[in-house]
Amino acid sequence: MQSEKEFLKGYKLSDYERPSVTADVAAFMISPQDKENYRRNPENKLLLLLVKRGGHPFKDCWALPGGFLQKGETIEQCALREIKEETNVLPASLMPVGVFSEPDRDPRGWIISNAYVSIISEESVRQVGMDDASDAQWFSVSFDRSGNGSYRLSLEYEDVRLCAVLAEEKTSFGKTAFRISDSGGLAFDHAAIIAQALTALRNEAKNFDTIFDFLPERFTLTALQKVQETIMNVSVLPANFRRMVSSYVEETDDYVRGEGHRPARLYTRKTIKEGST
Amino acid sequence: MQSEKEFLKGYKLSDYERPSVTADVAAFMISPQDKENYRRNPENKLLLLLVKRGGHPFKDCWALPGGFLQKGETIEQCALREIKEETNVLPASLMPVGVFSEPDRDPRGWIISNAYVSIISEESVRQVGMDDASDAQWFSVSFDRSGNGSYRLSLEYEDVRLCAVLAEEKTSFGKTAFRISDSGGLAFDHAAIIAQALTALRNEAKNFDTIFDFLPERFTLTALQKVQETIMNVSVLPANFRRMVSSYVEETDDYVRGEGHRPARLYTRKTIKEGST
DNA sequence: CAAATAGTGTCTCTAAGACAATATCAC
DNA sequence: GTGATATTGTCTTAGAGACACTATTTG
Repeated sequence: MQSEKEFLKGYKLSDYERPSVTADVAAFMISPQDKENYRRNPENKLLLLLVKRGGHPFKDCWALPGGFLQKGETIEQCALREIKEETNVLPASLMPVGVFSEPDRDPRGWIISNAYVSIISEESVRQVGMDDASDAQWFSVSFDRSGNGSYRLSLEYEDVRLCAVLAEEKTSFGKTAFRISDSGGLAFDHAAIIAQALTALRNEAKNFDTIFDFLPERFTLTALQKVQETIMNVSVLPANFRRMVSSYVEETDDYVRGEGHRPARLYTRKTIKEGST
Repeated sequence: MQSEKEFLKGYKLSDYERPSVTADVAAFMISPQDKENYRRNPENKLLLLLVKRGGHPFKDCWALPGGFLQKGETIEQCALREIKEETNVLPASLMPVGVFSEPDRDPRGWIISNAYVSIISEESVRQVGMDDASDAQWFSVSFDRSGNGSYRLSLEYEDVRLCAVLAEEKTSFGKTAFRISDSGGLAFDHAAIIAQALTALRNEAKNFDTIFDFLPERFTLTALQKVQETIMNVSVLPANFRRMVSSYVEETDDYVRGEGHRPARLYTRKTIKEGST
């Protein structure tokens, strides 16, 4: 009879072929656009970080930032590390989106991707600055259904415009996945990963545990509302938004002045959640 | 300048060490218990499939069914294959729960686990029969918070009783993970995987895309309600449950008779979902 | 004052919860 | 009839949506 120690001493994992494992991250940011008018509030845009591939395969195509899982780290640590390498910013949050393991999804061989959504605050990006000549750039995102279970994903950065088309696929538990009809020039199956990530982000933006991460510590309620509206592509009346968010925020005594209209009170996120008996 | 084809010809993935990848599945079933009384409806129990490990490590411990990802299959196919091998039943549904990749989670080496929840209907298990001497058995599940962010997971099958203790850990996006305080004799980190799986299942059971998979094609509304109550551990008044589920089901003309009380109409799941303009 | 946003009060409507009442069967 | 579940109807209540109104600032 063999003991567990003896067994492990003689154990070899290498009999089977193993896949390479990567983490790919859809890092989102919300950025205010230029004001149309001195007293008007700025519009927001949802931005997604893409990286221009320097080598084969898909050379010169844009792709999600990501990289191979290294020994000694978890897949979440890998995802955070990759984002840090590209942006110099540590994301506020990370959420798994799915595992993409179609055997032929990568022409280099057997590589499975763990996809994540990550939220980065505009403030933190502005602090470290952004290299305009870098291979990593923030693309503005639009993602809408174009009828008949078909979706159109558009990504734009300066004069680069990527436009992918995806088909909706129902899976169990009422969830949906996406099949690529036209990759729009995105590398690998990243168009499908982005679609999945956006769907997950929109679902999460409904509840108030997610949207704070786009903003700095202190924010106005209107700014918070615009974040939610930008992500979900729906609008709420300000009065109703304020009522809904009221239990998640705390007043400060400070205001934002000098905007050409009534100053807005700054709020912070309420740390202690109600409902615990 | 190298073309992509030339590049791929000379490309080798084997420079980096790669992890082994497994799929582990928390397969749930709901089974009616013996009636207390000839005219009373049976109580339900939530059951989880566990497998007794035949070899090291964790020899003779109980573990989730699972196995290594094989070349040419997706991780979902791997999960379904493993369940099929243990139960002879193809699950009705499969939902990702998370990726467990702590470097030291498996004493055999670098092995990361993709966890899934799967629902198996009691009917399908009854049809193929169940080998009582098999190494795979259905354990009844209870999972409750024992105050102070601590959870107790109890699994029972005949005279086997596994009792794990877990601590809640908040992650971003308002999600929770679990850290094992006491594995209760379960193999690897499977206590944490089961806790995560149960949390995901309970969350999903709220909406009516999930619970039908526990039942046969035709079912009574009371049976459907009991399924939801068994999973979520809360009760609803029958009148209100019927109203809530009414748009998801369709009447048949058949009834269940001979139960010592008023016959219950059989329903089927409504296939065409409302709300599409 | 004009233009714009900030913020409050309140009516309505809908969906969930509570509860009462009736229907139907096996024994 | 008795004991049990099946099924329907309706009152109440909490929360989201709509809308009207007031408050406050800069140019």
